Amino acid sequence: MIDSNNPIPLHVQISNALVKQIKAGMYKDKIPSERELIEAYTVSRTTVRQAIAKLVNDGILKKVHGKGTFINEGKPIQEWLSNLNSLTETIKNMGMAPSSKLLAAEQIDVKDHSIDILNMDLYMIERLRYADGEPLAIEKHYYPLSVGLKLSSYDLETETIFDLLENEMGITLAEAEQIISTEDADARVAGLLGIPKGASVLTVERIIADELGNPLEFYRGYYRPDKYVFRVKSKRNGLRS
Amino acid sequence: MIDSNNPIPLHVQISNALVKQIKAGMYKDKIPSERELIEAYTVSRTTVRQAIAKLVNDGILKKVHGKGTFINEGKPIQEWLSNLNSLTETIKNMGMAPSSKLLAAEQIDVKDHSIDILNMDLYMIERLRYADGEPLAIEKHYYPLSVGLKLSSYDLETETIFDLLENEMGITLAEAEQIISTEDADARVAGLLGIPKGASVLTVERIIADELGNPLEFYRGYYRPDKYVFRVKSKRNGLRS
DNA sequence: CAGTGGTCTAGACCACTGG
DNA sequence: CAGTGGTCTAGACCACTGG
Repeated sequence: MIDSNNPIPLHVQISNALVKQIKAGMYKDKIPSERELIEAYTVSRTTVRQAIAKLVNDGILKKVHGKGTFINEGKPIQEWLSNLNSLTETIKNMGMAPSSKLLAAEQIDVKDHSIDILNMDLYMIERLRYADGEPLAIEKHYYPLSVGLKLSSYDLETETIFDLLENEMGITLAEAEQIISTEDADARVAGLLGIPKGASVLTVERIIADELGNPLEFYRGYYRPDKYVFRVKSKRNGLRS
Repeated sequence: MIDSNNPIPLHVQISNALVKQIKAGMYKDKIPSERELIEAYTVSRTTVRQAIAKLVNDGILKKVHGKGTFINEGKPIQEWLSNLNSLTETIKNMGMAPSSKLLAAEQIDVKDHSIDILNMDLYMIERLRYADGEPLAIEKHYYPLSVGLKLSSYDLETETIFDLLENEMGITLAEAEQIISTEDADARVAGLLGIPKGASVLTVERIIADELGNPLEFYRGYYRPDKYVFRVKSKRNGLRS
């Protein structure tokens, strides 16, 4: 299972193995101690600690000095807000399997939508996103028509939109501004997400811009709060004092 | 400057020293290499890497294999003041008049609250916050008993807790981690905020720690989403060089 | 007290970047 | 090629938790 000839670093192999074992329910609420893992995988303590550190940072594990390393039970997927990651990446980091269902991909009438950000004809892509087969979020992306049409020629149920934009279309996403709030789920959102009508959903509105500040994407997402939360780190003093 | 007899771990001392030097503009764009830092501080590579890893995780530094460790220009970390500053300031900035009503200030039984973060006797302060006389948020702060008792001797309906902690009590708040989510308002929350029972409220859980990472405050806030949202700027953390 | 994670040393070899 | 960070070993002692 753990192979030192494998080009994948040992700590990554161990980290992946631990995630698999945790998901398989192999541990009740605590993983083996560092010394036990050293024995089990025949590696050094540094390597074991490196593997664990990754999972702690992802919010999967939690260390308690003197007691052990515990599994963060039932914790929702946590997205770090300091960087702009695709949902696909975030789901994978939590050791879950991402998938998507395409709900809509079409040109829209701007006048019907109060999206004055991208002042042009728009193309909207809407997807229902799953983690391990469970509905997690509804995502609506709005692009300039030319960009949207190009995107629609790809298989949007398997591709990552960020990858397509950046690698296939040569568009560089630089920065985003997000507004996080909540609202009561309407009948459609509730039905798609599998929650009661009127239940709270986390909402995100986002504008992504290129390096010059030109808007490239407008986005609106609806997340199940029992499965997804946002995490923000703040520091006393930024670097630029 | 770096003292191995100091009870503060060496990697924390080095990490703090690096931040100070970066802020002082001692480096243009790149910090010294790991080998150079080993020489400078007479420590092992593990210790240097541990110090650097912390700053990379905070978004202050960025490592590039084969090239060096670079300073992340442009603001990776959430400004302290934007999110974490007192709600008082935020309300004032919006041109509204802040006020508070003290709902509770008392020692609590830790066993009743699943707050395993501060592993000690806790003191809880709960306030209803208003903007222009309209209910905006409920805020619950949890402190170590000694801190909470001192706080309770001030007029918590007019004072800003952050000011009291820092200026009156000499406590330095260094960093915070917040989790933003939502839930359906229960009867009490709905009544206080003046919204229907079951309506969506924005929730924030926060842990504030000192420079060593020791938790100083646990916080839980409930916000009216029609009057308060979170705005976050993010950057794409591409690997492109 | 035995067991846990936290800190630290002093090495080694590898993979990557640039001239 | 010299210099960089990435991975890894095999130790050591410390501080904390619980019985």
